Amino acid sequence: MPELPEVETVTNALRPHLVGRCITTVETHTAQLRTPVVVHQHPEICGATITAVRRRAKYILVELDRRLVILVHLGMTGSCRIVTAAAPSVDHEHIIVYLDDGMTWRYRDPRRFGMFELHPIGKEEVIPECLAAFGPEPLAAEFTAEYLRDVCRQRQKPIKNLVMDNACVVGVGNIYASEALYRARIHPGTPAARLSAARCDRLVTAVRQVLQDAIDAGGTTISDFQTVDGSEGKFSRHLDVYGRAGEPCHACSRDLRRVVMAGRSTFYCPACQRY
DNA sequence: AACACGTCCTGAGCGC
DNA sequence: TGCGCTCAGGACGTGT
Repeated sequence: MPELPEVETVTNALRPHLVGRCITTVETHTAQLRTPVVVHQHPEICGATITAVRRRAKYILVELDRRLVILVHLGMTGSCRIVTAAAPSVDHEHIIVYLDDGMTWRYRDPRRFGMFELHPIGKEEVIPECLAAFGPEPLAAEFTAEYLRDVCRQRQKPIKNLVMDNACVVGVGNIYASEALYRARIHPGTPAARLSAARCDRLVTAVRQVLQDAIDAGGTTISDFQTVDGSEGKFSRHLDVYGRAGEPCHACSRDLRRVVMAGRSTFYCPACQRY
């Protein structure tokens, strides 16, 4: 169940298990996730030491010495766990990375929408080239109302679809797009170019707040993640609108609505959120 | 059976 | 007619 807050949580949970470890072997049980799985075909990965574990957008970057990085995306159903090398495999466990302390890092993904790739990093760069075109991190200082207003200019598509576009801002998925627009009291179908400066300001604030709240709430998944059985635990979301069609708005008690926009479920309050 | 929290690809539509 | 761009919709396995 990966959204930016959970990718952040997984990244932070993996870090102490991986940094400083040396990779001994990599075993793969599928040839194809969203992209072909070829990580085991790179002999230079064996013996490499993990130097850092970071997040960019919804990607987990596991950096190795030798200017290599493992790029992991959880897609819709991807998950990671750290268990001993002797632990039995479970269904849809596609990749097992053996570490020099007797533990393993395992990637599981029933729908196989995720990815697990090995990339070189150029001399000048800190991240792989394929991530360079992304927009700013929503929690970084560059994501301002002025920036969003600028991106919105001349764009006719609904603001909900624009904030979900990684070229505009990364990490805002289908759930948090609806939640942020509700908090900002903006109708999800509003053409982006029609947003005033004041509404852009409200939206930027709402995106930051809802993601930060979710990261804070996601803290509980860290301990569950670290358990040997890798159980998901209960990541309780504090959702105002997502999945609540027909239920009353927390602010005005009107029935919330569901519509489909760009093929995705979208939830909003017809009274609180205006064009 | 409908629907699922992500991303890439395709093709339609439009302005020049 | 075509180029470049924007945008919506489908596709991608499996699970509930």
